[in-house]
Amino acid sequence: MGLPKENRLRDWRDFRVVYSQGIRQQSPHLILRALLASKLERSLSKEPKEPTRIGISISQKVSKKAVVRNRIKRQIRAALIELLPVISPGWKIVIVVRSPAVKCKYEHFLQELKQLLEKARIIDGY
RNA sequence: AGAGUAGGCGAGGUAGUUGCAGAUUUACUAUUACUAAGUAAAUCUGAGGAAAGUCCGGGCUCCCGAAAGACCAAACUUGCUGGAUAACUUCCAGUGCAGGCGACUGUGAGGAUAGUGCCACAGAAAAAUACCGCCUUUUUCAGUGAACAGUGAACAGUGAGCAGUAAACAGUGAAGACUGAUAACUAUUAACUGGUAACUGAUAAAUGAUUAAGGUAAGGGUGCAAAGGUGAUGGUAAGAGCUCACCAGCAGUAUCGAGAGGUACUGGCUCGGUAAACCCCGGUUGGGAGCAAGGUCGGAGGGACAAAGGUUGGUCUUUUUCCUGUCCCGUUAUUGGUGAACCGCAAGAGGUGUCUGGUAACAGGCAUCCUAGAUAGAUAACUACCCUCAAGAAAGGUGUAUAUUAUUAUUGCUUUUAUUGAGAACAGAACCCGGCUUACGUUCCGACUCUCUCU
RNA sequence: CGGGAUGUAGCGCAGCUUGGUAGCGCACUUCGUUCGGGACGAAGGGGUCGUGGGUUCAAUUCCCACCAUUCCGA
Repeated sequence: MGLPKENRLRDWRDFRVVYSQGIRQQSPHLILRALLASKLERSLSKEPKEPTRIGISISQKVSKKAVVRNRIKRQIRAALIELLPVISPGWKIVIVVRSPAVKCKYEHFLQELKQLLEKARIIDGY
């Protein structure tokens, strides 16, 4: 399952901005970086239509095998699709995978992502 | 049946749902309009044998202005022969060597007589030396003392005589036998002959130690390795391929082979190992960067003259339509954009089938097919059926052994039926090909070798 | 995509160039010293030299392949 196109973070410039200016939350297996990027644009245009865009970063240190890395990415993406309806718009999010995550299963990712997003107050209703 | 050797096929299939990427078509959005863009729908397509490691070789692109050549340098795991290939550290066929009973496997296979270096410890010595030993000559010393002469035990030979035994023969007896007698045999001995040990006399050589000069490489506990090896009642003062036989190596000749090499004969006897130590020889090679190359892309283009300069690690030669230089002609662009765009980018040393040539690698002909193209980076999840495997169960078939005993139980193999479980291992294209290397679960397919059993 | 470096005792490092004995510091064990501990002194143990092949009489060292870690450039 892939993320819808509008919810993907694809440009390396966005990644750089998120890394340098965004907030940061950690958990044993994942790191969350997020930035409410559209503040300026919203104040100017007053149309907060830009959707939240999410990117996943996983380095070769986690595993040298591309198959393993791709599987983790797919699992995280599937978890994000479940969480997408409750995530508030306008964010740029980068999820970094840490090396112990090789042994995790889908349910772990889902639970951990939920906790991280709550901590960062990105999920609606908190 | 068991144990092996080398190799091949394949990497579950079909259908459906959801999701993602690309291509084509249609519709819509937006726009003055086009291009480009976005959204939706339909159809089609969507990882591998290694896509991996990035260890080689190429294609492709740009830079060093281009092209050709000579010499030198540099680099190269380039190094038996022949062939294949666009090329190769690849492949095929062979040769030698090594391993295996064999099928078969491995092979970094030029030169150690061009030179330099190294060979620890041990050992006399690690590449041509001489410590010991052996031999010759020589200086000095020591004690023993052969031949020869004499004496001469012992021993050997001849052996009168004496003694013992005794055949033929003679006599007696019926006969066994007895008596007599000699040849012969046995023992012993005088004597004679030879002459040993020993003793006496006398002096050289040899012997031992030692001094000096040589000869020798047979032997010496070492060592991975010791000067070709083994044998010789050949040879020598002692020895030595000094000589002979066999074996190994080298050289030459003949012959077979396309060649590496094979075989046979002859010859003189023959200087360790290490070149994955430096090196020598032969061979090959413009250098660099790499699709993040590079292009669209920009100030374009044309002509004439000059012959000074500019080239690949260096020097040099030749050619030039390149650049720089001088002059002339002449074209124009300007909404923005040098990246978050597009092209490169998927028809290729392509795949499949078949025929021909070749032992083979491979080459050629014909037919047919088009089959991923992303860029924070797509292939995943689920369902159904089939197929395969595994497990235990039921029923049937069949073989063997054991127990019991008269056809029963246990057990092996196999078939069918339904049930349950699993379908995995290594692993994901990033410009493209050819190789190499490494990783890899199960099953299947034939080929070959050895051992055992039966016919 | 290209180019390097490293791997040796529990830890940090020598040794490899020029092949033959694996060593240093801390840590560990035992003994001494001290009322006891630390420090100090003495003695001792501990090594598939990353893995697998090859060259060599002999490999931590030379050559090749692989594995892991790590750095640099675009």
